[in-house]
Amino acid sequence: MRTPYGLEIIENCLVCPHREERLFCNLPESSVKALAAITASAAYPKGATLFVEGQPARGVFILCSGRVKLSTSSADGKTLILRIAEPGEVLGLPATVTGTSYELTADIIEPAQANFIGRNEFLNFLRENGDAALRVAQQLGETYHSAIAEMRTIGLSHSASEKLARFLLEWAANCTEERGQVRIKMTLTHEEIAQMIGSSRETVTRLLADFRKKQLLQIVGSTLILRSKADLEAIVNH
Amino acid sequence: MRTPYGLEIIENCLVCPHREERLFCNLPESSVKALAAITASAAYPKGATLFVEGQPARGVFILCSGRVKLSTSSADGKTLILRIAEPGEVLGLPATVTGTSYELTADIIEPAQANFIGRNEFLNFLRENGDAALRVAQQLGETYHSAIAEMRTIGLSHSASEKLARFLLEWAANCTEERGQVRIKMTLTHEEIAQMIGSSRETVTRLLADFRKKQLLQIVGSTLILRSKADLEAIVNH
DNA sequence: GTATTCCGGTGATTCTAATCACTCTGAAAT
DNA sequence: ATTTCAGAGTGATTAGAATCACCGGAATAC
Repeated sequence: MRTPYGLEIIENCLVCPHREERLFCNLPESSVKALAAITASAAYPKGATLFVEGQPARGVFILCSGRVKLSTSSADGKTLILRIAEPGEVLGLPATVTGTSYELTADIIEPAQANFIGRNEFLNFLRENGDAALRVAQQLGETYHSAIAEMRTIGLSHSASEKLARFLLEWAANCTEERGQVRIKMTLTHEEIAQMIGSSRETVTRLLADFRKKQLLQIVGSTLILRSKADLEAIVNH
Repeated sequence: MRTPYGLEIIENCLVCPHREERLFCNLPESSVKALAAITASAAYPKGATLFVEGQPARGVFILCSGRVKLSTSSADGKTLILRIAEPGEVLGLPATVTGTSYELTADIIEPAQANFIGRNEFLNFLRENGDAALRVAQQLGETYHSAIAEMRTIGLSHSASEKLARFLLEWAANCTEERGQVRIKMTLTHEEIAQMIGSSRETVTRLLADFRKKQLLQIVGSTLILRSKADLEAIVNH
């Protein structure tokens, strides 16, 4: 099989190596088969857009591989990134179930494969597969949870350094820790970090330099090494 | 029937006058009956707390009447109000379906009646009532939607006046409009408004006075009258 | 092999809004 | 009746970060 963007292609959900570890994919075989009948798989290059905020929701995208940036923008061009979606997530879910417009814009930031399911087919599928409906509710709950987490970093901080510290700790929570150190493969630009914490690109640059000077972290290429989570937490609780 | 806190008591969902207009209450009669068997109704005074953030989720509260403040706080006491829940909403839903801890604190700000349903009973009910599960998904979608809306007012604004203008417009969207004017019964204190838009009490006081001077709104007792939505929108797009 | 664009780093300047420290008011409590 | 308290209004001060305006390097395009 050709792999257009240097991407591992998953042809069939039934034999997908990740099926078990993913909330929405780990369904009974009958459900997965029913799902396969209504999905359209496609590969997307970096920079592609799955959907734009304000568009009436056409349906959902099940992200098989790659990473997607979910953001919202104001009229004057300022952008706020809500989160970075990982494989296994169902994108466009809230708007699709409520029958409204997508509230966010979904941009591919790492070559991705996604399965599209039209709104009507998806809702019918949910009606006939009670277990899947419950998964959907769970996924929605988790999405909500992460939104709250971001609100906390942006809304409860007194300063930009507090926001950045909170952001790094959130981010670190999904990484492996060894000997007290956490290595974070930072795939975001300073600009993007700024858009995640509601700050400016320059302050992110300055704060990261500052944190490094204060021995809070090391920067090796594009990976951050957190020297001590405790010190970052001290900044948060300042 | 005694009404402890000057509250209209709804004894039976089947004859509730609001049943049809509320997303989760407007279920088939069989579902409502099944629901009635597992709910515990109670009345709460102003100031009471339904649940606190961080508590393992015990179950959901269906708000029959009254209004509830949903907020989160940081260690140093700073508070961020996510939204004010209205009758008909199901509180504690995300945490209950995902089986995690409540992510917010729910405080009664207007005497309320609520029906409590324990987590296990609720999940079993959902499994056996597919239509209710879909309603739950929809409710979750709407909750998410409102969270995004708040993120936008806090995260995309360049100034405090922009935040306040965005907040007022959001708030006005749920009010009746007549002759271009919108009358808002503002039941929140300046402090609470500040906690909703991530600002300080003093700036809210100053900005409201400022808006009044600029003829953007009138203040009569505890109701705000928006003179022109267009001018507020101009501030947002400044 | 050159051009171009994107990203990161840095200084100088400006200004907003947080913070502190009061007063004043009306409502509720005693 | 008077005390108490929560909420609102206001001034002065100040720190923090946005903004503007650059430069340099690295990666990509052509």
